[in-house]
Amino acid sequence: MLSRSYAISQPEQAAVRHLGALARLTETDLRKIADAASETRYFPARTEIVREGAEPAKPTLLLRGWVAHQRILPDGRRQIVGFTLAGELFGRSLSCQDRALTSQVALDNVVLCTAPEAEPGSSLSLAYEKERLAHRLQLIDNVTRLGRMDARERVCDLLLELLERLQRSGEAEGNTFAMPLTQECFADALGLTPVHLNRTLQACRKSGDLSWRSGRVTLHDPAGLARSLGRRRNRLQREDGG
Amino acid sequence: MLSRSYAISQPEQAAVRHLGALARLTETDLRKIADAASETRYFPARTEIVREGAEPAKPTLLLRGWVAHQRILPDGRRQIVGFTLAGELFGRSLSCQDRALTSQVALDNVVLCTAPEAEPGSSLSLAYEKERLAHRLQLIDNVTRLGRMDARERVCDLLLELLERLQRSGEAEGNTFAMPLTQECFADALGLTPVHLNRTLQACRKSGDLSWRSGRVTLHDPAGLARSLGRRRNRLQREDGG
DNA sequence: CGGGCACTTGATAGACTTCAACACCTGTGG
DNA sequence: CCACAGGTGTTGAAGTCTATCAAGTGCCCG
Repeated sequence: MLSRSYAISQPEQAAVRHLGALARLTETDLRKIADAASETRYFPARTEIVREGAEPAKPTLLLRGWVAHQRILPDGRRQIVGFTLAGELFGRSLSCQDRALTSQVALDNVVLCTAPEAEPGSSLSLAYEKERLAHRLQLIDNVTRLGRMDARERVCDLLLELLERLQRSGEAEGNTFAMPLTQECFADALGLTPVHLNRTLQACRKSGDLSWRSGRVTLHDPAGLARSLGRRRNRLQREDGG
Repeated sequence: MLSRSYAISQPEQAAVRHLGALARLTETDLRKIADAASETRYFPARTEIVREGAEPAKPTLLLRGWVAHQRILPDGRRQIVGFTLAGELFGRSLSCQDRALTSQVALDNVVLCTAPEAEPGSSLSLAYEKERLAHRLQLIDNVTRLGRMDARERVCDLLLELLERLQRSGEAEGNTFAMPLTQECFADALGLTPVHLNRTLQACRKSGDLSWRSGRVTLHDPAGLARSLGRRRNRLQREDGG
């Protein structure tokens, strides 16, 4: 439990939950986040927030909505490299980075703010570092997914990842979560055609792995799926039992 | 030109060239590298240096040989997530990381040493940061490769990446470099079957894209290939004209 | 009511995999 | 010196998975 209670209307709620799951935030950290969240920017769905090769985004906290990080090939093929979900960070540039490695696109109506600076050694700084690690882990998972899994496995594996992350931010209800992606976007993240993704989803529904109706996804046996796909438990959550 | 000359026998040569291409190293940096390289460890080919989930490697400088970073799925499928080449770093753990995200395997007979500490703000530290950025870029490239390219494109794209990196470390001769990987390994990095990779390689040879004979690869038109594959020029090299 | 977008379906083509066998090279031991 | 074994690369045939093309449905919104 957090030491302060947050009404559901507070824009930083997801961020506080998410970062709080990674490290035990202090009052100072909470205040910093709330301060940062008082100056928000909005991007409507399908807007490009940062274009690949342009000046990279400053460290940014995503308060609401989903952001996709994508590459476009010369002939128009698109690959979505990863997502940032409400409550998570993106655009933490390395100091020597002068060009964004991917385009960042709002999938939803998106609300974001500048990420608060973290004192070296603070809990917030630890949370940021765990977040960076999580991001690296997601990239590695994505490579194995695309390289060595078939369509059904890719679908389940990515949905599992999304569920885990949304649970960490308190944005899931049990094994169900709101899915703002079109099948086309989801296909571009999985390296599949929309048509084939559609058929694969139907097969998954029929076999009882998942439901996906009206923008809500339910995984019926996340633990079983995770085991069969060889997904390791992530070790990011803080272990202080608080 | 470096201000000191290095005989070819010096084990840190590739590392000095590689890091020196990223930042203008000072005498102090060079000395640190040479000191670190005086205490080496050896791993024969096909040895596991670090196992996934075990204690992660300390920051390590690879002096000779190639290392693969891989994942194994429950049924034995293998995906090679990336490579570390002679002169490059790996295992730079984030402070909160208690388990390695991938297994690290020696592909070659490998020589490595502990990476020297870099003073914050030093050139060496800048080189490390650029290296981290390069690593992230490689992961993103790998995702697009596996997600949206066909077999021929994957082969050419990965070979281009390897050529670029080896040129940075002075380990390539023009557009030719020594390729210690078996086709099986290469296939596991590209998400293909060895059989299909073999046929694809033959097609590439026939179409004049490359030669691959007795462990040496030549790309006949790297610039043209890069253009057609949409590979961006990397902006990592230092720009001080030194 | 009509238009646009996402989703769905069918038929066909193509890419990649699988299985199996064979060739080649290298090192080893008789 | 030859025989042999094991690993790597090569080839063929058949099968599976995924892409492509094209058309149709349903839904939301103006």
